[in-house]
Amino acid sequence: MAPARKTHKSQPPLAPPAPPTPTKRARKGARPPAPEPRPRDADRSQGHILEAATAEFAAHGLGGARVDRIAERAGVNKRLIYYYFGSKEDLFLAVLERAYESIRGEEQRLNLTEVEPIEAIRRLIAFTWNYYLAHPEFLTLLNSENLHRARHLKRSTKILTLHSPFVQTIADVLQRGHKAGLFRAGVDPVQLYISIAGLAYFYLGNSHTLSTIFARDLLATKARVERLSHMTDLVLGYLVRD
Amino acid sequence: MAPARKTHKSQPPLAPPAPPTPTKRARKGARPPAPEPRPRDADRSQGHILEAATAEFAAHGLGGARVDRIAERAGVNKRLIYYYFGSKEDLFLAVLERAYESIRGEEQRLNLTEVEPIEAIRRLIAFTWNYYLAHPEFLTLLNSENLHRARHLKRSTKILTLHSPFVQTIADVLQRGHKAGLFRAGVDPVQLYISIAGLAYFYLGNSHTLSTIFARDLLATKARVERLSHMTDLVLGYLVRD
Amino acid sequence: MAPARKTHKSQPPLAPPAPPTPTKRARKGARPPAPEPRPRDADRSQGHILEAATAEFAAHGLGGARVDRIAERAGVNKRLIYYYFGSKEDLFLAVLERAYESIRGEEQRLNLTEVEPIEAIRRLIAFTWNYYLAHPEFLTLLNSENLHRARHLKRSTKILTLHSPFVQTIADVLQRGHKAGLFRAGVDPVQLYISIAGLAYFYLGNSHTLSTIFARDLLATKARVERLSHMTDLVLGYLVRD
Amino acid sequence: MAPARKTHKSQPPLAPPAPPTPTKRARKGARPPAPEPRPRDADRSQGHILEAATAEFAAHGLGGARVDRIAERAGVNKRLIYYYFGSKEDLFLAVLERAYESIRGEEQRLNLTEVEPIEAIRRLIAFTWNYYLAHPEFLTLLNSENLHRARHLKRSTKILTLHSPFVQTIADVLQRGHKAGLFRAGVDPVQLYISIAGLAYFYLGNSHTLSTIFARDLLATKARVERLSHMTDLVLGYLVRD
DNA sequence: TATGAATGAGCTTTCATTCAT
DNA sequence: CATGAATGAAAGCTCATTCAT
Repeated sequence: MAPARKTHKSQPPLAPPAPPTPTKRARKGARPPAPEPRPRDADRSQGHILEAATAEFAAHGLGGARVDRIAERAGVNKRLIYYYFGSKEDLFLAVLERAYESIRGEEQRLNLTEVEPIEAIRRLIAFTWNYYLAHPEFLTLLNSENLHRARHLKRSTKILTLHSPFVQTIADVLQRGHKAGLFRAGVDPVQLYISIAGLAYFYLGNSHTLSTIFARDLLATKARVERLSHMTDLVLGYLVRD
Repeated sequence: MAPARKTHKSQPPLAPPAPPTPTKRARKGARPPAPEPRPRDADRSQGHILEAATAEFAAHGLGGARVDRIAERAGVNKRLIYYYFGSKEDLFLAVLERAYESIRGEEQRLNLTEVEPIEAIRRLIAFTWNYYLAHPEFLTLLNSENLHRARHLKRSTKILTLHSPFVQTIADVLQRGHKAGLFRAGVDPVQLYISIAGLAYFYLGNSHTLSTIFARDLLATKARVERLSHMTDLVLGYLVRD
Repeated sequence: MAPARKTHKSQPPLAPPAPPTPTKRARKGARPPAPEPRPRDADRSQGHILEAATAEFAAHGLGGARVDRIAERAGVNKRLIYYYFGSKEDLFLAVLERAYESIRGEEQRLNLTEVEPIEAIRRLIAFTWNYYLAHPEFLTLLNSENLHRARHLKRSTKILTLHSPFVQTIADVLQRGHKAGLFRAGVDPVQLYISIAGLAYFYLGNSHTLSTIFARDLLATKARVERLSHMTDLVLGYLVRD
Repeated sequence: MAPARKTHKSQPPLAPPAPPTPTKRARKGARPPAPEPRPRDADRSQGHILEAATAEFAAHGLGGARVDRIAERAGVNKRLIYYYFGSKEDLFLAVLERAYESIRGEEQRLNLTEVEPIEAIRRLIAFTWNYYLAHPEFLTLLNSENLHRARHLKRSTKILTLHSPFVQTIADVLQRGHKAGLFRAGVDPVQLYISIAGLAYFYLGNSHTLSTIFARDLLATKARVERLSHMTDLVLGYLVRD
């Protein structure tokens, strides 16, 4: 009734984002007489909005993002965005939460607790690197949120429950490594994760300015390979006791 | 006539703009012996504007920054900003350049080439960490500029000349360290610098979101001390050959 | 097919709208013995809507009222309001008519024709005062309608039939009073009623501004008692011949 | 610099609104070479805005008023309204204050303290009646403000100082009348003024609905004359002791 | 009878920028 | 060197109303 500030009920958290149900265009082939993708599909509309909003916020930041453009990209009426998300800021939070859910979800599927410690660290570094490469929007979203001093995230409830198992996983790897006489003692999992993320984040997130000031294309294939290798050396060089 | 319409492209900031073609008031007859035109008010105003703009851009990003607020903070008329800097974007570039000049300038004063290699690396890490701590605006400015894909910086000429000696300095340290049998071989100075910066940058620049998701105050005194120590261990653990 | 498109002109409120031509669901085959279609929910819904609308229009005026809020307060779907009343403006008229019916109805129950003239006038004044006190929404509704130059009321048919007996009653009282040598001659019942109403209406309807500009709480108990007494003195002082 | 919420410095309070200086159109005849009505006249713009806003608020209420229309009527850019008045609500307050200043100013010029008591009361009644007749917008503005529970007026500082001398004047008349053995004792000036105002206010402010429900044109010349006479009889009939 | 989804038009407000002196 | 007045374009958001079931 009242313009619902409802929680967007779409995706089950942590579950991989349901592959977008094939669009009209996608199965234009032999269409059964079926009731067909109703334009009045709340979940679908919300999904489109989130998708479009993610792109827009990533490209322009919170301040620079335009609700008009989001509506256009999502193929919905602008009003609908407010109907479902209440305000631009609330939409931004929804986008953030979805982004975190996505990365933490994929990380969980790395099964770090089930592989040998050194390999686990390698995997984590490589995954982080590749995820940032494949999802540059994630970096920009975080930047925006930090510019706003985590104002939105602080209102989120689901964000905490998302991270404590993740930290637990890393702690487990470190402990196993230490017990096996491989890793140095007393490494804080949060500290280590921040380092791994930072090594990738700064390089990729600031590649434009860095490439400019150092007059060198940091995103060239060779440079990328070297960077991953450098990061791995750095972290393992620190972690592994010989 | 308003002060000669600028090209809207960047003009050397800080250098006084070419004196506007004499105004009506200025050319009424023969000019008197000149009462020593209020000395250097121009420079003062420009300084205030840059100061205020830095704060504003850092606090709100390029898109969120308000020319009105900059004028207010600087204590000058809004029109003056346009008089000196041409446009909001040009002002942003001026701010960026000043920020880079500042950090690179201080770095130069570390005299890294004159101290023993390991100590030089320690100093560089500590300096980077402390500079970012003391100048959080620097991080935000870089984020903004990267959001805009270094659009402004790419137009800058002075930026390149600022960085090549800096890279040279690090290369020199690494080489001396290697020759002394201390450091591993084949370390790329740019790669290493990016790692050092990244370790500090991500932690500090994203402290709001990180503190939120990990439910832990990353800026507490103890946490800060630990971080610097962790960073140093990490880098030297990698660099130093035993 | 949506429920037959209404003319958008007023329809008798409270009377159930002509049952919409049977819907798809309704005509699937032979209708079963009819499970006694939820008895009079329609009336209940309409009542709730009118109630809610009265409060909303009174609180915010016609322009400031929100159909959303009315639906929420009434606990019905917004669409239902349109189903029953056609438009916001038609709903407003329905509210107005109900309000007039209410006050005129209560007045009628005063039995002014059956009491002694002076007492009748006293009763009318006291009733008017108390009714306005108990029904502040009535005042606001009238204000709104006058702002709109009685645009809605002019379309109403039932409004005239409501008032002519009322005027008749007052005329009767005045005549009896005059015949009894109590009241002055030639008093216009409409004129007198407007005066009585005006004395109460202005005081109560404008109590907020009046209390503010005269720095005095006009709604305090004592003030209210004094006002009623003052009004009575005023009217009888004028009416009664000694 | 910052969008000034400055006090609108235009009219000297209580002085009659300076007759709008003839517009360009008005004297298109023989125009002297003069410096001409500069379009950049802050006071003039503010005056136009207030004028236009008064009309718009009176016609549509606060909620129904459109800033767009005000700008159009005032012949200024919409943005200028915000530049000078900050917000629609602040503009509304400015309009209200001006309206009160106007009526209280004219009342003061009645010199009620200098005429014989009965004549003073007659004058006050006639003035009130005629002012409301000539300024129907005043009634509507008050209605609007009461709908909003005097929210704006309560923020006003100048409103109190405007009314205390006015009450003083009426008190003086009543006292003189009583001392002269003309008026009854113990009449509260505020109470009396509210009655006088109410008698006129309700009749004129609600003339649309009243004319409709009583099927009679209350604004016809004859009706108006009768009303003023009725009001005077009513008040003096109460006040005067014989 | 009833409802959730959706929208076009328009609202107040903001902003970078320019005009005139 | 400096400024108050002014603006066009667009932003976020709201609203009465309609669609589809």
